[in-house]
Amino acid sequence: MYKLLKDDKGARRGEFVTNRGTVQTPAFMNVATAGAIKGAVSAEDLKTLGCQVMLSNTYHLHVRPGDDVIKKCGGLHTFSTWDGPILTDSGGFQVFSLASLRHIDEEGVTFHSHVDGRKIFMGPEESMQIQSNLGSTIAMAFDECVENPAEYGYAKDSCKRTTRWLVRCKDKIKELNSLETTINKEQMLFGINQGCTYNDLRIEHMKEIADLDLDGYAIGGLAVGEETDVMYDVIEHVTPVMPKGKIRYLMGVGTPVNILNAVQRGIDLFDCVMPSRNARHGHLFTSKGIININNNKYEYDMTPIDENCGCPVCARYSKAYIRHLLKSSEMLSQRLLVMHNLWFYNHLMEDIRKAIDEDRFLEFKKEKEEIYGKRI
RNA sequence: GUGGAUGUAGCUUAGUUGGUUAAAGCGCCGGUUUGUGGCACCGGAGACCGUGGGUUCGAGUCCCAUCUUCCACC
Repeated sequence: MYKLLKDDKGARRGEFVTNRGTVQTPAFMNVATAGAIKGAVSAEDLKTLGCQVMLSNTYHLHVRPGDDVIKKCGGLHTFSTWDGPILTDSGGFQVFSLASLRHIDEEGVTFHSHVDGRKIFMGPEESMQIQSNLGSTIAMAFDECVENPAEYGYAKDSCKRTTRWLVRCKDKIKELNSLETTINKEQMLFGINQGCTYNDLRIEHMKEIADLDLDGYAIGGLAVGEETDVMYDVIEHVTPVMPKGKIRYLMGVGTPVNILNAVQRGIDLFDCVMPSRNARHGHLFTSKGIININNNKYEYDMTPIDENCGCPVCARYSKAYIRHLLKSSEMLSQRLLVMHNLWFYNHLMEDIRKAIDEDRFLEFKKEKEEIYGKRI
């Protein structure tokens, strides 16, 4: 259940209540695709880093180890030891990212496993069954994520199909939640808005799915090839027709600047691989801008990644040492780098919440977006 | 001392019967990364081919000398 606490010129401050605890929004979900944050960051670490929600992936966990394994091991919470809310992505994004390995029809999608090549069929019912087996707190609807730019006709047909799939998802999850053997009988379902870059399709689709009265609504299919301004424009057109009393999730976005702009347009929830993936490649977010710790200029730099950062990495380690670890391919480098960036994102969200609480979000945004987009 | 091998980018090597700006991997430098098929990907700098002569229109490639390193034999 979502409670809107405050609206600061469009930016929303809220609480999202789940059976695994209450999420303060706006929030950033930390991506643990295969049930773990890449870079040797543990569930314990996530608590330290200020993570509120962990995100995992249906497709990946189905392929390996298998959702049956996870169910028999007590569900993803028990399995991973993360006891906070878990959102599972439905596999819809893999319809996009594994495009060369799949075939789509009305029933669903046939993938060739990226692990061993075997055929995997996933439709709305299969995705819901897997997510139910995982026992996540929030299940995402099985949708089709289309690459931009897309033809209007294709975007429209895809949208319609995503709606039909959503109805099937809703029916299936209701059935699964009523079963005695189900791990989380209160599993929630979020619907996903599609429509590529066509605002009329976006609005029409959003209205359609709003009628289904789901636990939350996501905007999907953005940051998949279109210009940033186009993405902002789509968000601006869709949020006014999203239910005010439901949580709003912008899937897969984004940079700190993207997040500031989306919050301003009324988004509550985010996830992105950027802080973790970029960290592993040495690209770090700091209070003064973006740095690449691979750069030669840090060879002798004994200062922390960010002098204004309260993270456990900045409390102890220098840029020179971390750079050395990264250059030497030491595993520790990945851990330290990812921990720093996740802390940055989680605390960016905390700062955003505070700014909204204090009615100064716009000033906060204006000040920060200049700095956070800058490379130093 | 004699005979044989070796010498090409910071490192390890490829360079065809001599033929335009000498190639690759690693390393180095810079960049990319948006519901993770990513210890990935893209780009760049860097070598007067041990040195000195010679043959030739033309030499990393052939010849001579010299030096380096290695091996074998005395």
